[in-house]
Amino acid sequence: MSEFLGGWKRTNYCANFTKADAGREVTLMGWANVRRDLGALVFVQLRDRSGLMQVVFNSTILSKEDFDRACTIRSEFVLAIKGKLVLRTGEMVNANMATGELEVIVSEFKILSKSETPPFEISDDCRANELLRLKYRYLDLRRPSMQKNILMRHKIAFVAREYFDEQNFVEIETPILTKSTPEGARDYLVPSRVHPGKFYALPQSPQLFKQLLMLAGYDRYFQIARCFRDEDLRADRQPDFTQIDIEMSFVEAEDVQSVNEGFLKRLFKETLNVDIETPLPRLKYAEAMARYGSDKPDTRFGLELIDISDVVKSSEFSVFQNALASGGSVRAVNAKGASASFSRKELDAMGEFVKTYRAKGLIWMNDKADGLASPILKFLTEDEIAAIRKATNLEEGDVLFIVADANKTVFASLGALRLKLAEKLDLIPKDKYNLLWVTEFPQFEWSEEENRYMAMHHPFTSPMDDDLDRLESDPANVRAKAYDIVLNGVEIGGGSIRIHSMELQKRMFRALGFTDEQAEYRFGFLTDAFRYGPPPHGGMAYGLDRLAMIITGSTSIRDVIAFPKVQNASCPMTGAPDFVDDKQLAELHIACTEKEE
RNA sequence: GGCCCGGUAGUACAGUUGGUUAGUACGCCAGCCUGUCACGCUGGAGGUCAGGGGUUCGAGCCCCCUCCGGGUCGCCA
Repeated sequence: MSEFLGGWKRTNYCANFTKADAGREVTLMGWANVRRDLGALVFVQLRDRSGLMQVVFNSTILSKEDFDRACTIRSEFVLAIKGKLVLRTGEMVNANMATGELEVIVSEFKILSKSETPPFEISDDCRANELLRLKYRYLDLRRPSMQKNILMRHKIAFVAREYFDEQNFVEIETPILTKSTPEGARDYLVPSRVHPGKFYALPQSPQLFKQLLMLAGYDRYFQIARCFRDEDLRADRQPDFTQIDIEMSFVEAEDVQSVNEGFLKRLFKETLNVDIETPLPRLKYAEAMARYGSDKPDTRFGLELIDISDVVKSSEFSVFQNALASGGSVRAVNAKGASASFSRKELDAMGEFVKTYRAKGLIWMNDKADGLASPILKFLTEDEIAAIRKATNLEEGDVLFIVADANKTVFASLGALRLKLAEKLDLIPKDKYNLLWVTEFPQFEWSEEENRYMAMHHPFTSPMDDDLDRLESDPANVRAKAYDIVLNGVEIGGGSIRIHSMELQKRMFRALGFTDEQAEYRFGFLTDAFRYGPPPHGGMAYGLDRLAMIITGSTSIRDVIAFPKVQNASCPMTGAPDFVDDKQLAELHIACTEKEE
């Protein structure tokens, strides 16, 4: 039978004591972590979110009735204990425990709640599989490492609020039930009961609302905003996620970046005690791609891409010729000193790896002590090999990896290979936080599926001033006033200066293939608003989950989200999504034609 | 939608060429124990080998299908 508090008040958290507190009478409340029953003496580690404290039930101190009751305590029982905090001495000290020099001698206690044996051990040693952990997430969240993650996430959000408030930003909420906008991810839709056949959409981001807040004169806005995208999940992607969203008026890209560098500096100091040098490095998109094969380069290690198109342009090797003839390139990564790290089988496995990224193949040149080994030696002349050596600084002990293909494929495959090599060769320094801005993104991206240009960032992003006259004539070479913030190879945020001219916005819609009527239907409320004095404005948004993932050293954003979803976008704990009553469907004017078993 | 990896007591795993009653550790239950802290000792319970079908005298193991989880490509303005 659960007991009631009966007026007891907790005086302290379990682990918030020092030796100087010895002698105090305390009341602690928490969960029984471990029980060690010695017969006439029972030790329990009491756990709350601060940590552990050993509490002692002694048969010579407690009444027989109380001691017998203490013997029934099991893992995860909820206890309230009163007692005296005392020093442990000599052999009694546990050096492995933060509070190992202290313990509480229990004089009185209540069993506030009993617990069944949990399906897995509540401990950081527990290696239970993630599905089970997520089904019982409330137990998983009791584990110290999860508590640490969730508290760190809170810290990040708190620093954001504090910093942006100091910088005169205003936190404003925007709607969750809003209007579907095309041009982005797939929307989550919510049927309207009052308007048969009509739907709200959950926001992919507060983008248009924050722009309208600028027009409304709020000048500096921020919000810790839930966003929703109905796309497939990844280790760093959930269907509902959180952005730290900001927008500013009367600014250019540098102004937005500078305010955010202040935030990042503060954030890393207060969470990890890491000093970030500002201003942060800037890397133009084109250079990021050329050097790292990625628009979110991990700059903690080398292995940069080397363009050897010119070096091999007169080679008769058909793989090179075909790539160059169709407008592609030949690029290489030199894994210095890695020769001994690769067996023939492993080199071939790398070939399979790049095929994931649509590369037709991977050429390797292994410069071993007994000579250069490569499947393509017979296709190259001595001079060509010498030229490749020179261009890539290929020396004995190195392995060179070459991809010849369309540029997009070369960058994707070598960019990914670069990361894989760094991991295999252990080239990534831990405890290093490389932040940088990637700037001058292309305005447009050609979509094979849609057979038209699409906005790479979003349709409200301003082109660069110098490129405005190419908007219609040469869209492929228009750069945007868009920037991403990248941390250790992860895109943790991005933003842009927005279009604040109605005329330019309309040109943009046309360039994206919208008729004026379509643009009016989808975004009319925005262009209407732009008739009433929009200020120049821009902003950005951070992925709070990704930021928390890196700061806590996690490998998945699920580890920093209290109740995440699994790969098929369901929640193992609640069972969402699930069927609903026919009555509910009828009210929403929905006829369900297809049901899973 | 494609590709790769995985699913065996509550948990983590082992399980030989297809061959007796499917093991080990932790956890759990009971008993003993006044300084444990990975407590110890003694005893015990606990299995739809993910599900279905097939091959075989015989399947945890081989084959096929399905389900579930993870990673990833596509997708994610």
